This record gives sequence, structure tokens and C-alpha cells, in this order.
Amino acid sequence: MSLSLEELALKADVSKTTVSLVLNGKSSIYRISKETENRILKIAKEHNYKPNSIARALRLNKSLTIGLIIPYLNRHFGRVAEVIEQNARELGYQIIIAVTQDCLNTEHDLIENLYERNVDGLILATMMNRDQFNDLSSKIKIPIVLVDRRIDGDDIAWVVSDDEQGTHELVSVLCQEGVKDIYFVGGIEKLSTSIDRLNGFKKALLDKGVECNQSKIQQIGYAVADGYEMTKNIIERFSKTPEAIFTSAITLLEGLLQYAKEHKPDLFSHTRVITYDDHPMLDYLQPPIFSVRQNAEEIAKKSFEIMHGILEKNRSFAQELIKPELILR
Amino acid sequence: MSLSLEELALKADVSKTTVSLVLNGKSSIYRISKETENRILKIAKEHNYKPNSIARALRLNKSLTIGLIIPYLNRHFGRVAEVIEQNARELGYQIIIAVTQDCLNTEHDLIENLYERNVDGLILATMMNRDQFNDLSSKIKIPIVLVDRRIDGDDIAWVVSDDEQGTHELVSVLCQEGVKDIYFVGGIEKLSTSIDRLNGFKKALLDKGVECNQSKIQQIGYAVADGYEMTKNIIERFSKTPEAIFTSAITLLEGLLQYAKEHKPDLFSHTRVITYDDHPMLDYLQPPIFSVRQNAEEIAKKSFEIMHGILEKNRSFAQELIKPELILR
DNA sequence: CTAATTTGCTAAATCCATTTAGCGTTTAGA
DNA sequence: TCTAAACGCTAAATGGATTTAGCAAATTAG
Repeated sequence: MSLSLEELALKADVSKTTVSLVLNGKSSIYRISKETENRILKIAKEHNYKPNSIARALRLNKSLTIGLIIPYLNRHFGRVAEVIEQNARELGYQIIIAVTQDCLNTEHDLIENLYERNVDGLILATMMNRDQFNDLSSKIKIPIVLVDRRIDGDDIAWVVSDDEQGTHELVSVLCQEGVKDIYFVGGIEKLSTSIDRLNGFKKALLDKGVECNQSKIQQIGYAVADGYEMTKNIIERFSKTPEAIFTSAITLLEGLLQYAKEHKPDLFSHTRVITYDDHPMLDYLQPPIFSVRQNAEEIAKKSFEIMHGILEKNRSFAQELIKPELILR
Repeated sequence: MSLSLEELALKADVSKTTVSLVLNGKSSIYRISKETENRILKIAKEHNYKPNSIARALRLNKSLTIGLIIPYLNRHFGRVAEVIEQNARELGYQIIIAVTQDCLNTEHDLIENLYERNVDGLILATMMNRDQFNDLSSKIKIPIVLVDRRIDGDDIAWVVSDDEQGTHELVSVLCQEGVKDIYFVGGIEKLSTSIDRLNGFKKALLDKGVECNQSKIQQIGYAVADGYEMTKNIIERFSKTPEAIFTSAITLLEGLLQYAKEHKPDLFSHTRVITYDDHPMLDYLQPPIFSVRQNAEEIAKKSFEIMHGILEKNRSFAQELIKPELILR
């Protein structure tokens, strides 16, 4: 381990240029004799030579490293990160992970930081809006692929769940059953996940001719505490118990469950609860909670695929909507 | 962004040596005049100069990068990774994550890979035994800190939950209540987590004078399917329904729940279930499942602290047992 | 038998920051 | 006035791989 080109050259009794050329498959271009080539290859193999990646990165201005910036390493993003890492590894890339905790300033710092650390590209679950993203793009000269949260724009690469479709389908299930009084427990308002899920929600109601009442829509944030708060608002603000509540993320469902446990143990006897995001534990809750499972594996796979296409195959940006799966229990 | 030392030197009308010395705080040692120093600092600030990290890494043989190798990015390890990343970032380090899926060969490959990619240290949730670890240590000349799974040895750095103590306390709760017929659903047998949890389990029974029957101990692996299998074995092999089952990881509990749902819906009316690892959703399961919550945050914090101590403060290895928390519902 | 071409390989530049050894100039001391 | 010390700064080497331009020797062509 950790032999340098120069040491190898010494052993093979040639210059390091020759060694480098041979190991980079340029023997024929530079007319290195078969004999010399084989000798070098043999010695390199014997000593298990691996080029120093730092020196290589300096020379080639290519670190084979991708930055992955996500809000948390929770179940969903953990799985996304895991699959991105595996895909990346197979193609020789490493993943540097950083978490923003859904803080925009942190996100900016992290982007700058990773950029300065010479990552070749960034995969981003961003909080930025279009203007902020454009500002960034003009400064940063590496490819960016958005994951999980998209920004509109013809030249922006992203891979996200089809949140609108997923929510539409899920909420429609209740609508089919005649449920009309449904509350929306939402996340961070300006994010595409929130916008798309709300659109799907409204659309499902409209399909049944029900106009969505603005007072039934809450959007605070994606934290468990936010879910608790919004549930509290819904239960306490209205005298009538709601027919149904849709939580637009698993964390918000957790908040709802927590509130229910503490203050409204009979919630489920009057109210149907459905949620975006799935979780295996939902299988064991009573009553059953319908959900939409995002295909984290596919999201991860596609997002790295696009990044790799841009970096090595001269492809340009691409956009992918990944179909989520309805889980009716 | 991305100005080089040389360009800066040009603007300041000095040599790049001078710029480097000033920016590295060595002005006084090399007697750079205050005037020159300020001029350089001003220009550097104006242009937001950041040294090229790759060049720096090459010269200093220090990449400010730590490799983190874990089996999965699940809830527990996701949280550990998240907190390690935050702690690392504050001290200028980056985290490269790689997942083994609990495959020893993958682990070896990853270690070699990250080592060749010049990480400054490795934080490892390892599957290796002592001999394999020693072999590795002799080849690898960077510090290693084990996390979550330890290997005995006076010179090995690790941070793990006090699995024995945690299990002992949890199982004792049932023992106090007079429960004696408890089954152990375990993970990968040779890992310290399994060994320690089994020891704690046996100890709790012994406290009450109950010798642990070997037939009540199952150890297949940590996957959900393993939990399913072991539960199946327990339920199907014995005619008498067990008084209690202890699952030694949340995934194993999931497997148990799955089996119960499919084949034994009345399991909980006869059998108490307790588990290592906690999960917020457990709050909403009926009947309540007692658990042991590992302090992932503390584990993460300490493990990076030890790594940082070795790398920058000339400290040697250290070992930390982190107290888990009993959660009785 | 000389000139042109091919063969086989290498010196040196490059990427960028850090660091050692040391070069002129000015000031202080005798 | 002359030497020694202090001052202020820089050239060049270093880390390791890649790549361009090109040198000498061997071969072929004329």
C-alpha cells in the first residue's frame, strides 16, 4: 500500500512518465513496448499500486467526490443517501454528506464549503427558491442535481416524488368514501413538496366538487412539534371533530399521534387519519393509517444517474418524477 | 471564489510565500511588516480567498476528511452519522459515509478504499473480530475509532452503548414482576452488541435465580426477516405461549410484529414484549412495549471527540460506555 | 550510404499551497 | 567607520500524478 509512481518507476527501471502512461492505458499511443508494459503492469500489481487520489485530484481538477446536502438523515433521507452512496461507489465516486436541519443559512454555508472542498457535483435537497438558486448557479461551476424538492426551471436537474399525484390518489380514496371534511397538515409552505402535496389534496376534493376551505389548511413546518401544533390547532379551534386529517409527512403524523395520545385519546374513533410517507410501524397501529410510500431507492438511483451523466457522459440536465406507491391498510 | 495564492500575490505585489505566511499567521515569525500583512489580509478578504483544499491536502498530507463506515443509514446510524457530521464540520472536518450492509467483505473493501482516498481517520461500526482488526491496524496508518460495536483490547478506541447494563435493567423490570419464561431474540452472534445484550439478559435472570435455558436463545441476525424467523421459531417450536420475548434490536421487533400480525394476532394478550432500541412509534402501539433507548447523540459526539483528540491533540485511544435510557410505557 | 521515418522512452511543466534556507538592506553597536 | 545583528521578504523545493514536447537510437527508404 501507498507506493508512489516514482518508487514504482525505480523498481521497473523506467521513468515515472512511462509508468503513468502504461497504467493509464496509453501504452500504444506512446509506443511503449509490450515488454516494458508487461513488466510495469506486473510490478504495479505486485505492489498493489493505487495512485494517490489527492495528487490525482489536484492535477486533473476532479476529486471523484459528490456532495450530498440534505435536511436530516432520517428514515427517508437516510435511505436515499444509502442508495446514492452505493450507486456512486460502483462508479468510483465518494459521497460527502452534510445536513442542514432545514436551515437555509446552513445550506448556503454547506454548499460553499463543499464547493471549496472541490466536490465534482452537488446533490441537494434544497430550501432555496428560484432566485436564490440562480444566484448560486452563477457562482458555482459544478453540476447540481436537486433531489426530493424541485425548483421550476427548464435548465434545472431534479428528481422528486410525484407528490401531487401521490397525494391526489391517497386523498381521493377518502373522497370516494364520501369523506369531505378533510384537514391538511402541511410542512414548509414554499417548498415544492408542500406546494405539490397541497395541490394534489385540493384536486382530490375538487374532483368531488368540494371547494377546499382555507381554514382547513395548516402549514407550519416538517418537525414533529409542528405536527403536534397543527393537530392541536385543528382539534381545539373547531368544535366539530374533523372527519379526516391528512398529514403531509411522517414526522407530522408523529406529532399528531403525540397530541392525540396526550389530549385526544378518542381521536381515531371519529377521525380518519392518512399520511404522506410510509413507515413499517404503521402496519401495527390501530386503526390502520393509509399512506403514500415514496420510492427512495428510485429517487436515489436516478439522481446519481443524472449527476453521473452530466459529469462523464456529457449529458445535460434531466428531470424525473418518481411514482410513489399507495398503501391501503 | 477560487483565486489562487499566486494571483493574490500578484495583486498584493509580493511573493506567494509572503501571502502564505501571512494567511497562516506566521507574519511575526517571519517578520512580515504590519503594513504588508494588513494589505495582504485586506486583499484576501476582498477576494474571499480560500486555499485550494486539494493542494493543501497534498502538501500537508492531511485531508481534513474522516471516513464513516456503518452497516446502514437506518434510524440509529442515521442519527449517529448526522451528529458526527455536525461535530466534525464545526472543527473543519468532512465526513465521507459508506454503508456495508453488514457484509464483512464490503467492509474490508470500503476501509481499503477510504484509506487509499486519504481520509485522516476512520470511524467504524465493524464486523471484524480481534484478529481481523489487528491485521488491519498493522496495514493502516491512520487512527480508527470503533463505534457501536467494540472489540476487546487495551489499545483499541471505541464508543458503544452500555448494552449489557441496558439489557440487564430492561429485562430486570420483567423479572421483578415475576416473569421467568423470557425468550431472547438476538442478532449477529459474534458482535459485541449481541454478546453484551445476551450477558445482560442472562444476568437479569440469574439475579432472580433463574438459569437461562439455551433453547430460549435465538441468534440469527439483525434484519427484519431474521426477527420474523426467530419469532416464528419461538411460537411454533413450543406448545406453551411464552411469557415474554426480548428482541435485541428494533428491526427484530419489526419482524416480530410482522409475524404476530400474520400468524399470531393474539400474541400480546399472553406475551409481554420488550426490546432493545427505542422508536417514537412505540408510544402508540398497544400494548406498550418497554424499550431501551441508545443515546445516539452522545455516542456520535464522543466518537468524533476521540478521533479529533487523536488527530489534533496528540491524545491516544480512549474507550467510552454510553448509558442508555430505560423507557417504560 | 545518407536521409527520412519510426520506435521507445523521458525531461520538464503543471496543478496549488506550504516551508526551509537564505539574500539584500537597514539599523545598532563599538 | 566598520561590523554584527535585525529586518523584510523571496526563490526554490516539496507533495504525487498527468501530459506535452521532444530526444536518441533503430529501422526503412531512396
